[in-house]
Amino acid sequence: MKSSKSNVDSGELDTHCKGGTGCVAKYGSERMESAAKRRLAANARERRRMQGLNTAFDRLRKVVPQWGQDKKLSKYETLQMALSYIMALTRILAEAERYSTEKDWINLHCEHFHQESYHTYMEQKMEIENDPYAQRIFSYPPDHFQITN
DNA sequence: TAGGCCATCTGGTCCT
DNA sequence: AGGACCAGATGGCCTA
Repeated sequence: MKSSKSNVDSGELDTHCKGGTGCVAKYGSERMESAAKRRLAANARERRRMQGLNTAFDRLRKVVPQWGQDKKLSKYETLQMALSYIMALTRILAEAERYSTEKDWINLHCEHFHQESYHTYMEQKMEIENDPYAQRIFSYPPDHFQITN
C-alpha cells in the first residue's frame, strides 16, 4: 500500500471533522453530512476498484515474459508486453498449423488441379509475408523471453 | 533535483 | 439514489 497520501478518509469519516463544532461549521446541514458520507464511501469504493485493477496487473505480470529483468514492469510496459506476447503466440500457432498441413493442402489441390485455389492461397501467403502488421506482430525478440511464473 | 511511476481524492457521466 | 467507471489533479517515493 502506498503511503498515507491524503488521509482525509482513512478510518474515520473525516479527520477534519471528528465531531463537534468543526463539523457543524463545515457541514452545516444534514444534507452536507450525507453528501460527505457519500463522498467518503465513493472514495473507499474507488480505492477498492483500483486495488482490484492492480491485482489484475500483478496477475498479468506473472504470466507475461520479463526478459529476466528484476525490475517490475510498469503498468504501461505490462500491457505492451502482454500485447506482444499474445501476438507472438498467435503467430506461432498459425505457423505451426500452416507447416503441419501445408503439404497435404497443396497435394490435395494439385491433385485436382484447382488452379484458382492454389493462386489464391499463394496470394494470401504473400500478403501475410508482406504485411507490415504481421511484421510488427512481435516487436520484442523472442529469445529474450523468460517465463517467470 | 528532475522525471517517472504510483496511490488517492474528486467531480463528472452513465447505467441500473 | 447509488454504484461503476473515468480522467484530471495532487503529492509521495524512487532512481539516475
